Amino acid sequence: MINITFPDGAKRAYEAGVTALDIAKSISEGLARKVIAANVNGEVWDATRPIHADSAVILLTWSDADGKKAFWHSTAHLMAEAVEASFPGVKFWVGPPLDSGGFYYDMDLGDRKLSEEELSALEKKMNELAKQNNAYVRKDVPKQEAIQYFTEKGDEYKLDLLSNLEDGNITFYTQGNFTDLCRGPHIPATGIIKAIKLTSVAGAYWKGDEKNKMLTRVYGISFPNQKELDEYLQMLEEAKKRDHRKLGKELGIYTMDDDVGQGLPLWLPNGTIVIEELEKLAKETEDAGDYKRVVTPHIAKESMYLTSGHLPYYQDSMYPPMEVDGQKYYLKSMNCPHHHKIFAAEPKSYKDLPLRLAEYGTCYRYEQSGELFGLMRVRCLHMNDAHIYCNKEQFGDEFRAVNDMYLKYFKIFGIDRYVMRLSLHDPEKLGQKYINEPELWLETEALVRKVLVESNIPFVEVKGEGAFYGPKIDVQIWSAIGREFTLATNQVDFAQGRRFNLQYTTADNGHDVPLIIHRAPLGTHERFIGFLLEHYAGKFPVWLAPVQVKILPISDKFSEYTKDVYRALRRAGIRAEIDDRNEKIGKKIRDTELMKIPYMLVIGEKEVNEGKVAIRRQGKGDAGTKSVEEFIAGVKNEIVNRADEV
RNA sequence: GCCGUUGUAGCUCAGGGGUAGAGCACUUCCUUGGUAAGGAAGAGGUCGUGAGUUCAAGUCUCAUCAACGGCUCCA
Repeated sequence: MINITFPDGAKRAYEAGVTALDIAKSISEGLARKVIAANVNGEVWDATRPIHADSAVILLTWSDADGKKAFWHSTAHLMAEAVEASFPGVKFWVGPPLDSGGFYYDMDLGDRKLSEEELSALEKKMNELAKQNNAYVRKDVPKQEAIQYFTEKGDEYKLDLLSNLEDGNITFYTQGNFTDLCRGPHIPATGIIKAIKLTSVAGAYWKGDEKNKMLTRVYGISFPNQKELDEYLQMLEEAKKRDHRKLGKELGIYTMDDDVGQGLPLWLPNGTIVIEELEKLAKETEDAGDYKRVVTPHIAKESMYLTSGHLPYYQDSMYPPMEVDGQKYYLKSMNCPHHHKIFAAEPKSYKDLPLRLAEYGTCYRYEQSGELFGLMRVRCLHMNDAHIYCNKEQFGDEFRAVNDMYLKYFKIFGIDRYVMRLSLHDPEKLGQKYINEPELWLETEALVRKVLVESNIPFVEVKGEGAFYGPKIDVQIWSAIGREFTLATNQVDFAQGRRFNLQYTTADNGHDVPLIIHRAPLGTHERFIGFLLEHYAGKFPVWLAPVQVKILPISDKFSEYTKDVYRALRRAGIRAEIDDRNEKIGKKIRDTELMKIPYMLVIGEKEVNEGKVAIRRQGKGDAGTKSVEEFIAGVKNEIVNRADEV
């Protein structure tokens, strides 16, 4: 007999070799039907795997994250079985579940191509196989036998996986006619998978390396019932409505044009208002932090990028140079070298530090065409950029102040889901991807880590993601539809100061090179506005809304008073428009609601007689009447405070 | 850049070898209407672009450009 300990601390004795499924059955049949995997002493196991020693067991169902993963992983195997049945000779690489939901499987179909139309046929096949309710059977396999199996099958990808595994640690899983090298865990049988959707076909480089062969990757998702699949598909539809590309078009924020070029957004009047409001916020915040504003040209000579060291590292992602007067000029893809030149323009003393130079600089990056993505990834971008020149003693305070600025912004925009990533260098790539200064790297990384720890800011460390000139903190955020991306970046640079021969006179009349902090808390206009569109679902808070108030006269009989109200709003600096179309009030309201304009003022006979306005708040309906002055005061207050919601 | 998919009116989409369609938006007229779609008429497209096949090409072939879903990349 062995003792099984449950999450609530209760213990029960079972025969050795009992499975999680047996345990569930001993509790109730209903539970047994739901259990699809188990956490045994902290490890996720098959529900059908025998337990031979005293263990702590947590039964896992579809409601548990690990249960879902086992479910999706098992569906990936089911898909592989269907693929193998349809395309004999296919070779498989890996087929994991995804944290974000669903699974994929990478495979080599040889010369065959898989079109998206064929997916529904595969789905059908998978459903047939699922109905057979085949068990997922785990088997320990000696390495030699495993190698022999995949050698016979001619699957060099699995052999590659095997080469990294140790004997005694190798398991096969078989369901129906399909056997795969896999560490598991899997659900008990295929019959549990009731609803399957294969979502897309894509190419994926083997091992993620673009020098390797491109495999075919099929993505899919599955559920234990049709209802949840329907809900999932419904959710995808909802997400589409919040997509910044759709909203950006609908709300007149930006547009793209083939004649202008790939990844080069044209900001429409409404989008430009959002840009200007964001810049206003940034300028206020930077003024309060004693930043100085500068403006620099869009191009610079090759020599400057050789000095900075950017060219050898990033030439491929810069627009090719233009030649003028026998000199090569590059479009700038970053502002830092220009700012360094401003630092160097006049002799500096320790009394000038810290010096903070800020600019909404326009940068151009020749991003690979396949990378471009709405506003999130563009080739012309406006960075909320600044460079802080300081000494080592000042560094901690400066770095902290930058982080505080991030947090201030997050609060204003209601961003509560974010992760700070401390990105470090990779010692193996010194001299290639990173400047070859091993000691300086370690010293600076320690400096940054210390500040983060002292400020109690939670962060994760990632090796091999630093900038070429120093470590950085990237802030990952998630838009409301779950899209993850890097918003802000805060980088330390110990290299460019020396490369540009930047110096300041120290208190003891010596010379020293400043440390440089590169920071962009709002990232770029493009990415940030793309984020905000999804974050707010297009319903900007009043201070950011391109049109803040729409005035809706009930008929043209009231146009005189309507114009008075309009002029009063404009005098107060409020962005207002009149809808004087020959339409009924219900139609005007509907159109204004769809344009997501925060306030509507309905004006009819009653309002004219009383000298008031009837207020309607977007998404919330009728909000009573007020005098024009009272309404203006309220809206102005909301604007000045940059209130997130009323 | 690579793999796959898609390009028809401002937007959403139908039409799959025989003279270009719908709804919404737009213009004009009627209607002056009180909190999410009043009515009528009109205008608008060399079907992404360029070649080819054909008596005939949105429709079939090829090339090219762009967008979308991924991979790789992001100073």
